[in-house]
Amino acid sequence: MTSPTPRSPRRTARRSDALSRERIVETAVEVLDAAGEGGLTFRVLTERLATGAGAIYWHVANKDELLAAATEAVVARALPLAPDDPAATDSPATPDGPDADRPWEGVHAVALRLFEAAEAHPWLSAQIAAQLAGRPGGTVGPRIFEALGRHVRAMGVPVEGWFTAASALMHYILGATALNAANTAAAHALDPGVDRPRVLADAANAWQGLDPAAYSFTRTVADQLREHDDREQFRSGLDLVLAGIAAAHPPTATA
Amino acid sequence: MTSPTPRSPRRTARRSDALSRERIVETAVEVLDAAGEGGLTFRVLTERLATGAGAIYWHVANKDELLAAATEAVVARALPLAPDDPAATDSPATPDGPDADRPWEGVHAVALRLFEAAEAHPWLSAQIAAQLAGRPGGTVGPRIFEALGRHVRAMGVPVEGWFTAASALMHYILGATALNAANTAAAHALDPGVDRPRVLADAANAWQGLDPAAYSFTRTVADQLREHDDREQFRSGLDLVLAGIAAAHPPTATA
DNA sequence: ACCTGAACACCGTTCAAGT
DNA sequence: ACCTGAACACCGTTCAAGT
Repeated sequence: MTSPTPRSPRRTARRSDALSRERIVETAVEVLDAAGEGGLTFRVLTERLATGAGAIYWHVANKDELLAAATEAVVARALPLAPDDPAATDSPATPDGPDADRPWEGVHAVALRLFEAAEAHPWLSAQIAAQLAGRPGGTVGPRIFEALGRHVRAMGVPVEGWFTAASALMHYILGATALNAANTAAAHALDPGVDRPRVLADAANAWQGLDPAAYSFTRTVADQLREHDDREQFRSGLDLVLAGIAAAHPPTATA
Repeated sequence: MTSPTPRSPRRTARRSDALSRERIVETAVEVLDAAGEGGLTFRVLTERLATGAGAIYWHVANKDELLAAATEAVVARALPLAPDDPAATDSPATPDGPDADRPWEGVHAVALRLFEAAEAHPWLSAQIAAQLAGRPGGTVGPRIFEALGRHVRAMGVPVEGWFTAASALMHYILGATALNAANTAAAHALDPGVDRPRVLADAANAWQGLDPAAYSFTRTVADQLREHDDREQFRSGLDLVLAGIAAAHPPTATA
């Protein structure tokens, strides 16, 4: 830091201060975490990396590709994909062995990893959605789908139901994380002082102030909104989807 | 159009060519539909409205507020909220009367309205998510929640389960519409020539080209991806969630 | 009260020029 | 092959000035 070392192109192939696509993407993730998508600009990137704009464009085509790479990096970290053995029913995410007895736990593990990734990286959910929509060749869609699907398979859902079940899970998880994580983070960005309970209290109060004639249902559950726990709620909703999948595919007499 | 009429401030209070917040929001929706969020700029707005930038800022605080207003306008149109009668169980969206026999149909009607709105306005889902996350005082959250919740109530779910059930439905619907609608639209924006079957075929081919060791599940359902119908898939997933809600709250002997 | 339009600070991206 | 940094076109927003 104090004295810039002169370029010595020999030695190991990897130098920590050399510019590389990997280092750019890592820095982009840091900036996104701290300042959101709006805060990620090529100017702050050139400052943090101590280069010119052109240097970044040498490694990355444009901002869209940079956002895609950042998203893929974070999702890949959250959902490492071990080689698959279709015959095995155990989930590597639950260390307590095969989930034959409680086949839903594998889905819960995957979902929670995504939930926590979205909590740590508030920009993630929106980027995943953008990725799935606009990038046919992207790897984040298949990665999430595969991670969920393996457990759907382990649940004993027949093949014809795989796509529907895995899609429904993915849709629920994406919708839930998009709202939940962005929720906390947005409040935080506006005013770092406010915490989650305060945000919920404000929202609940707003619900209670709604027109009774038009919003009787919403007013009734205002207290449930105030007191709910995000993660617990996420799990409960996930269980509803899983219960629906199980109900749609009752176990046959194969066992 | 040909000759600009001179200002005559008398007559009716409403003149079709006068600038107003309503007219600005309407124009914003048109621009968003045609060019997406990136295409909505104050420059194209000033051109379409034949004014200066300052005139727009007189009626609207900033771009965020304009996006919020556009979102609220579209959602309000998709989900008009009649005064609520908590005792009634019929859904105004299904003209064939009360849904006591098939209590899910009300949810389906609401969900389909949102699905279609998201199809017609590809920018909508992302904006709804942003709205729910960042705008505590906004009306779109309560509106969607109330529309869904009334039918949850009609399904016979006990009060303690209302918040969880309505939330799960909202999360699924938002996740599904976000992916589905943006999907078609993004492909359309890139190349207006490609249609939905072509996009699906490309995606399915990409899935089939994945590494067999890591993506066996995803590869297996590639054909289901290719042949699925968006709307039918959306309904099937919704039915899974509804089945889960029903399973979690089996009807008691109250009837 | 409502509108005009020039001006400001900032953004993503390009590109001739360097090493 | 990789990097520099000035330049370009464009963006959201402001504001003194008009009516």
